[in-house]
Amino acid sequence: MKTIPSVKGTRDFYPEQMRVRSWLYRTMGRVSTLFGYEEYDGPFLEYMQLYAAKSGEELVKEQAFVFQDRGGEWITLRPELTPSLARMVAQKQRQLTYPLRWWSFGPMWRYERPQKGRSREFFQWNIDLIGANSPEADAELVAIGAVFLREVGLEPSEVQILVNNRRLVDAQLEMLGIPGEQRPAVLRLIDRRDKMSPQAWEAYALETVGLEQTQFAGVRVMLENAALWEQSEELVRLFKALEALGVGEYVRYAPEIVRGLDYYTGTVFEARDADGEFRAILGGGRYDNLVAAVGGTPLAGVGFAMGDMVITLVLQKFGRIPSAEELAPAPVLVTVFDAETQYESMAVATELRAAGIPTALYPEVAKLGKQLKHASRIGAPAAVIIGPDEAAAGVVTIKDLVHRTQQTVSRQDLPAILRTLRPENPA
RNA sequence: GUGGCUGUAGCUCAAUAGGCAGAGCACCGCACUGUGGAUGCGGCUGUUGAGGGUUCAAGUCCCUUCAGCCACCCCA
Repeated sequence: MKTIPSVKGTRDFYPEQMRVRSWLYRTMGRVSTLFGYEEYDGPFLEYMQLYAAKSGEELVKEQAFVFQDRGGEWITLRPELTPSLARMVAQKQRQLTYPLRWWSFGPMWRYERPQKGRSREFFQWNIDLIGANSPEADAELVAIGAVFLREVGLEPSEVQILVNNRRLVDAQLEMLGIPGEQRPAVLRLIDRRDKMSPQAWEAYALETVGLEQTQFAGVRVMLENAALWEQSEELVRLFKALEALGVGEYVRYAPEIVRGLDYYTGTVFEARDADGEFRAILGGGRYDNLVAAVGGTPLAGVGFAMGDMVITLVLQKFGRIPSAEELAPAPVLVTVFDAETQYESMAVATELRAAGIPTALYPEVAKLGKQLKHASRIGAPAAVIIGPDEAAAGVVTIKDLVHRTQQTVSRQDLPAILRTLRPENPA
C-alpha cells in the first residue's frame, strides 16, 4: 500500500458510487422542477464572516475548514448553503422576482469526526422558497420533501416528516413562565429527551437548565400532547394544505422536534426513518431574518436541506437503490477481429453512434473470447462481431449476450435490432 | 475534542502458547488459434497500515502514529 491516502473524511466516487449520487441528483432535480424550482449554485469558498455572523467565529473555526488566503483573508469551505443563498438574494434583492423558488445540489465541508452518516465532505440538496410568508408556503416545502421520499420508493410506514412550530413552542414556554433567555436551553433539553434516561433528563432539566419543578412538568405535558398543534393556527393551516397537496400520510405533528439552528422562526421539520435508526434524513424550516442578517432588507423564507449520506443509508436499508446495472446501462461492444477488419469495426461503431446508440469499441486486436468476456463483464447487452466473413459479405453478426443467441444482419438493420436488446433506461 | 473496536494478497478472511505468511474469490494463461458467465489444469500476487522497541526469532508482545468503524460531543 504505497498510494497516498485520501483526505480523512472524504469519499472516492468510483463509477459504481457515482451512479447512485447521480441518481439522487436526477431525482432531486426532477422533484424540484416538478414544483417549479430553478437550479442555482453559490461558490464553494466564502469569507468566514458570512458564517461567523450567525454562529460565532470560534464555532466556525472549530467546525469548518478555514484557512487564510495569500492576502491574509480568512476563507471557509462552505459548511452549508443557506448563508450563501441569503447573500446572493440580498445582493440582488431588488432585481429578483418573488417568490423565489431555488434549488441546488453540491458539496459542503465540515471539520468533524467522521462517523456513520457523517463525513467531512458531503453533498447536499438545498431547496428554498423565499419571499413568501405563509403556512401554505411552508407546506409546499414539506410536500416537496415528501414527494421526494415517495419518488425514491420510501413508504409512509418507513419514513415520516415530523413537523412542529417554534412560535407554538415559544408560546407554551411563555405560558410556563420561562423567560426568553432561558428558552434556547429548554429547546436543547427537548432535543435531548430521547438520548437520555428519564432520570438523567429530569436532572438535566432541573439542575443544568434550571427549570422549576412546575415548569418541568409543564414541558413534559407539552411533549405528550399530540393534539397541541390544534392550538396553532399556522399548524392547522399547514396540515390542511398538506392534505390538499396529497402528502398527508407522510407527515405528522411532533412536539419534540425543535431543530438545533437558531435562525428558525416558525415551522420546523425533519424527516426520520420510522425505526429511529438513523439521524435526520432532511431538516428545515421557516427563517424570517436571514436575508437581513447578511445585509439585505428583511425577507422571509422557508427551505430544507438533505445530505446524501443518511438518505443513502436509509435507501440501502430498505433496498430501494437501483442496481448498478440499472443505473448505468452499458453500451454495446463492437469487437475487433483482426488488423484488417478493425477499420470495418470502427466504421460500424461510428454508424451506431450516429444512430444514437452508446457504443464501445474494443481498443485493440484480441481473441474473440477475451472480447466477449469483457463485453459481459461491463454488462453490455450485446456484442457485434465483424470477422473476415462478415466483412466480405457486408454484414455483421450480433450476439445477444443475455439470451446467448446470435444472428447475422445487414449493417442498415443493426441499429434497429440493437435497440430492441437494450435494457430500459431507469429514472 | 473524549473513549472503545479493527487494520494481513486486488477483495473477504485464516495463521495453535512468539517458530518458514496461507485459503477462497478475483486476475492471467491453457484445454478452446471465429464466440462470454460453467468446468478442469497451471500461474501471479504481500515492506502483515506506518515507525520504533523487547526477543535467538514478532502478523502475534510493548510504545508511538495514521486510517476506518462505533459511541460521546456537535449537527448548519
